[in-house]
Amino acid sequence: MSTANTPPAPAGRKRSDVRRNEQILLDAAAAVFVRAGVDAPVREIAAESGLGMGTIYRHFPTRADLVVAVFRHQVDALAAHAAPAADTPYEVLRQWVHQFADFLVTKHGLAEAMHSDQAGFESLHNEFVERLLPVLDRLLKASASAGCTRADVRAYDFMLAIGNLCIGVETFPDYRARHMIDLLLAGLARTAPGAERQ
Amino acid sequence: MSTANTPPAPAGRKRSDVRRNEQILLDAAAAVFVRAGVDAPVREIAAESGLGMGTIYRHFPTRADLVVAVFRHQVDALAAHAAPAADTPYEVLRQWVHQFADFLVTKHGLAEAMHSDQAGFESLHNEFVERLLPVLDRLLKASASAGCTRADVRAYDFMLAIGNLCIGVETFPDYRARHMIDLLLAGLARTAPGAERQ
DNA sequence: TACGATACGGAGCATCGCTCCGTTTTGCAA
DNA sequence: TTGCAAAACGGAGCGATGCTCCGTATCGTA
Repeated sequence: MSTANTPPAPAGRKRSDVRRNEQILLDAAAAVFVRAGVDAPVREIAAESGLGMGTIYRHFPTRADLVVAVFRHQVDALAAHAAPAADTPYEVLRQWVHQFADFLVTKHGLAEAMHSDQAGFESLHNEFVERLLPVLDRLLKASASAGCTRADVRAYDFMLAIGNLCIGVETFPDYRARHMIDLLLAGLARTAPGAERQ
Repeated sequence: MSTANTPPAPAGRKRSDVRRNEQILLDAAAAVFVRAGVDAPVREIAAESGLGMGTIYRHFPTRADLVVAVFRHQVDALAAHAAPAADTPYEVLRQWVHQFADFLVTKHGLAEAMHSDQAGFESLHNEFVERLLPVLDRLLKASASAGCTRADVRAYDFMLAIGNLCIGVETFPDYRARHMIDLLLAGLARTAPGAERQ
């Protein structure tokens, strides 16, 4: 639905400057995002790239689209998820979740942006949901089927929760997102038949 | 440290218009926050109140300070927390956490603002930490002492986590923050001596 | 009632995301 | 090689927002 450029006639027919500039923009944006976070002003990316604002917005209709494009490869890697060697489905799930969290935390402001209500940022949210939700859903179901974890947790809720827990790691240095994610994972694990929380 | 107005000479010595306008501003802001969320432009609050921008900023140096002032009463209520009749310390904790979450969710955008990295919004974060952290810490320790919950979770992390989990309830209607908070609480409950997660 | 201290009001500044349109570049065809 | 139309570029400019500044109005006291 989103990218309809690959099917008809591959990227070759685009004007050479277009192709060149797109790469320049992606590189510049990546550099700026590392330096100043994903909230960096578009003007700064324009300056870094040496191109004009108009060019940026012709290539990426919205700032969020640029963010999506820059991180596409890493999202792909998470989505691909060559199932690692782990003992239990729960452990597989746990490792993937931490990879996801690491990804979000590493990119300054990505977690915040993903849940932003700012207009235009739905595309970022959608990208994550479309690409990663199926993977997480599969891992969750596998773990639940194996009896490792509860089956009453929706992948969508869980994914947003993980993302949310990553918010603020940079703003509040004392906040340990990792611990809280582990806590959430612990809550997911099927508890022994204790009496509490019916 | 924050409010040094009550100790020396109570509010009586302020000019009458100052007192009147402060109340007008608080009422107007409260109305606007309900209608348009805590992200509403300051100009809108000025319009609602019939006062000028300058007046707002003289009373509340920053938008965040206005937000803090508007919700002070409700934060006080949470901080007071007349311990309810509940069976276990864990249940007491659980109820308080849900009250806190309800508070955040009810005020449009409050959770987001609380973790915003926007300049000036630290005061909001600080207000929450100063007022509510002691309460939560007490509840956590009580529950842990009673053997209901793990003792290795810091109140600060937990509070930010709860707040974070509330983010997005309005932007993403399908997201069930309540469930995820319950999941976090479940993770807090002392798990039976199973082998997983050493 | 007069006057100094205090508070008010809103135009204005800087910073955003994003648009619009005159100018430049590109690639095909004569 | 050169002409030319389609396509892409660039950056001034728009509207919105948080916040400041200072001339003007108000308050309370002598």
